[in-house]
Amino acid sequence: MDEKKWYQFWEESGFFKADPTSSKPPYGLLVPPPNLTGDLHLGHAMEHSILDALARFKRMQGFDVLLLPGVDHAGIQFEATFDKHLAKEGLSKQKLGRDAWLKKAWQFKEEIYNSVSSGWRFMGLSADWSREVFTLEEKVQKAVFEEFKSFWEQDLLYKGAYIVQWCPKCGTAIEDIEMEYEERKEKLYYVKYKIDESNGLYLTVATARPETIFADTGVAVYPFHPKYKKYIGEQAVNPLTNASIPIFEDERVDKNFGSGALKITPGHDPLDFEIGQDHNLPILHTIDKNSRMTDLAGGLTGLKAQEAREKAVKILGDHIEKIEDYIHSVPVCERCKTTIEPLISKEWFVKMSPLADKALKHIKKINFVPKNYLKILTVWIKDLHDWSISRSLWWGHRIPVWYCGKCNPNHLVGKDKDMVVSLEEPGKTCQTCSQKHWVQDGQVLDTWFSSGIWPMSTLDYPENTKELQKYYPWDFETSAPEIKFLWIARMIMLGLWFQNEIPFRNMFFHGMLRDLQGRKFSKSLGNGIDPNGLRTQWGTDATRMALYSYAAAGRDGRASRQTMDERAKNFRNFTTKLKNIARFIIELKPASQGPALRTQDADDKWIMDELNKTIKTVTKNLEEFKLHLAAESLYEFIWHKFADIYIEKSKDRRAEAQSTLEYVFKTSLELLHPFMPFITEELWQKLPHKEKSIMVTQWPSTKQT
RNA sequence: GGACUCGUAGCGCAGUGGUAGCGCGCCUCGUUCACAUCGAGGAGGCCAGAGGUUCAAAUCCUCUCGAGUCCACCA
Repeated sequence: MDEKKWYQFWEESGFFKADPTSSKPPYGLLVPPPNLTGDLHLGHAMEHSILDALARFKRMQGFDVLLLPGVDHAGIQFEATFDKHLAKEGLSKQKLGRDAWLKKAWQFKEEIYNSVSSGWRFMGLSADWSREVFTLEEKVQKAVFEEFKSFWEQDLLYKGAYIVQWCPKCGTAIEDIEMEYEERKEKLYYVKYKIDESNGLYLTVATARPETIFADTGVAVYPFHPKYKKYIGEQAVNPLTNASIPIFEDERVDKNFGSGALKITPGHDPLDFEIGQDHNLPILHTIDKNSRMTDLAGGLTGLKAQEAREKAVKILGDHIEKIEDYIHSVPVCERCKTTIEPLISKEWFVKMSPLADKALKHIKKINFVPKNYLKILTVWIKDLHDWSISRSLWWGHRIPVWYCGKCNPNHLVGKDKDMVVSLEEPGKTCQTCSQKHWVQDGQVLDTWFSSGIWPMSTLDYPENTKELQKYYPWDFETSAPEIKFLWIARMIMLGLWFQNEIPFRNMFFHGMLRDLQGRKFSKSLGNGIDPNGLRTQWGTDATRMALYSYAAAGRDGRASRQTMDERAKNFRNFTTKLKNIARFIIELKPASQGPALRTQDADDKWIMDELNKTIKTVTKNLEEFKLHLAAESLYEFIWHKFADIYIEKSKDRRAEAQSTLEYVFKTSLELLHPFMPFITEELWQKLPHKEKSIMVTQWPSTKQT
């Protein structure tokens, strides 16, 4: 069978295209844009198969379907992938510079894109390619600018030096949700801090990071500490720098940990930063953005923080009271697994509480599948902190802010003075110096800042096009649970904020496909399964069916190439079965045909009843996004009822049964088309038909018998 | 420390109140009339365990054990 031929036939016939001017009711499905960091994997194949089945189903039901495809630039992840690729050629960001680097990055993007794009077509995705969007293209740029500008005007944006989670390898701040934790066996050091102007008095703090003591600017103890209460208000001596630092009480210190006293390093720990703010402590830096010691560290300057730890312990010498083994979880970058270094950096933030409040009021309008995700997302949004949106990367939407290089060399944020919010270089002059020395903010926006408005930017927001009016809110969105906060929650908040309406009516979380040990598929483990391999061996239709059997909402699946082969093989056999049924009914047609449909024969009545039941089941299950059940009931009906029983029995009264055979088979193909688009088209075309394609034929309805 | 999900035949999974299912694998038989990429038949599960609700529980509730995921400022 020539799948390519049918795909071309559909595409050239314009069947994939949505028509905003049509009077048909709209049904919009938004393809989650895959990251342009590599070929499509099995999870994508499943996700896209789900979307395509629903799109084809809704089209046949008479909706004006928009299945909108697109790809994501995936800022941090793309840069990591691309930099690795460059390293192989002996190149780097430093060697190339921003412009040359960006040029090469676009070429690299194009290569990956081609593979993704052809992968989609191979799988039979019936998307409206004329509306395809890339998150860095001009149209999205305008939407992102509008988003940024609105936030600015609504006073929801601020820039400042705050403690952030810094990935030294990626060279950028990341968000809490972009980190994961690794359990490590380290040491817990109990360090004595002398009390100033006293003889031999001291208090002890416990720390896992003695190298940060250089930047300690205070010691906090929990309220009413039996031993240390008396020192409150005194000064302690920083054991590494000899600086005097205040001792004070704070309820955030855990009574049951260590000695009950906590060294405060506002420059290198989020909690310490908070406590430091409340007690007006100065902020010092002893570790820089490359994870090396600053000159605050005296003789240890320039050392990697990790190496500095042991040396610091040596210098501390007698100040170390005891050392314990200590197992704790250390934050690492989700992308590159580098240990995160909390430090102070100037970043942009969005105030989220007004957005969160609005989202919480309306989130119940979204039908989450499975239902428990409503609670999961609600809880997360309730407890939301401000969104750090700037990334020190090159691949992304440049922050649309220009500073006067002359009056505002430190890129400070004011209002309409020596800075301007603008996509292009401002034409006007600086209000302070009346000259033009505009310099753009060097950072780019978090990837999710653009994908968060994906439901709108794909429909030409901020222009109020007929597309935006017709297809927003989307009817169906799907995703892996992995990015429920990063992406789904953001789309909900941003959609409500800017469009005053939920972004999608149905939110379907599919499960994650994992290997047989339950591990995620990853390049480093080499446990991935190439959907193309399955497709080539068993055919696209069979591969899709195998994937639908894993498509129960919210259920993870375990798979290996072998288990996928087992399932796909079954459906390849099913494809063969369909071909043989067609041969029997069409090619080996009796010379004379009996009466038209619905004789009074008991067998005919039985199969028609069974068909009606199947129509009901399949339709209902598709409406409820239970694709695995819909596919299963069709398989059961066609193979074990229609073929095994009805066709067998029909051989005794072939001519009389012919009409029923044709009718049941044709209807079955139509029901099966959303799942197995290619073989159903191929066989349907051989049966008597009116419409040009099974794709545009009407979805079967039950018939009276 | 919180929240959530799962534990069903050798393996991969469905079934969420009414006699235990699917695929692969396994066993027996069968190539003449669509199909051996097949057909007919079969073996294999006290649905993790214990208790409870109910006329009725794999399905609802409680607890225990086991597997996993997510969230949290573990100094």
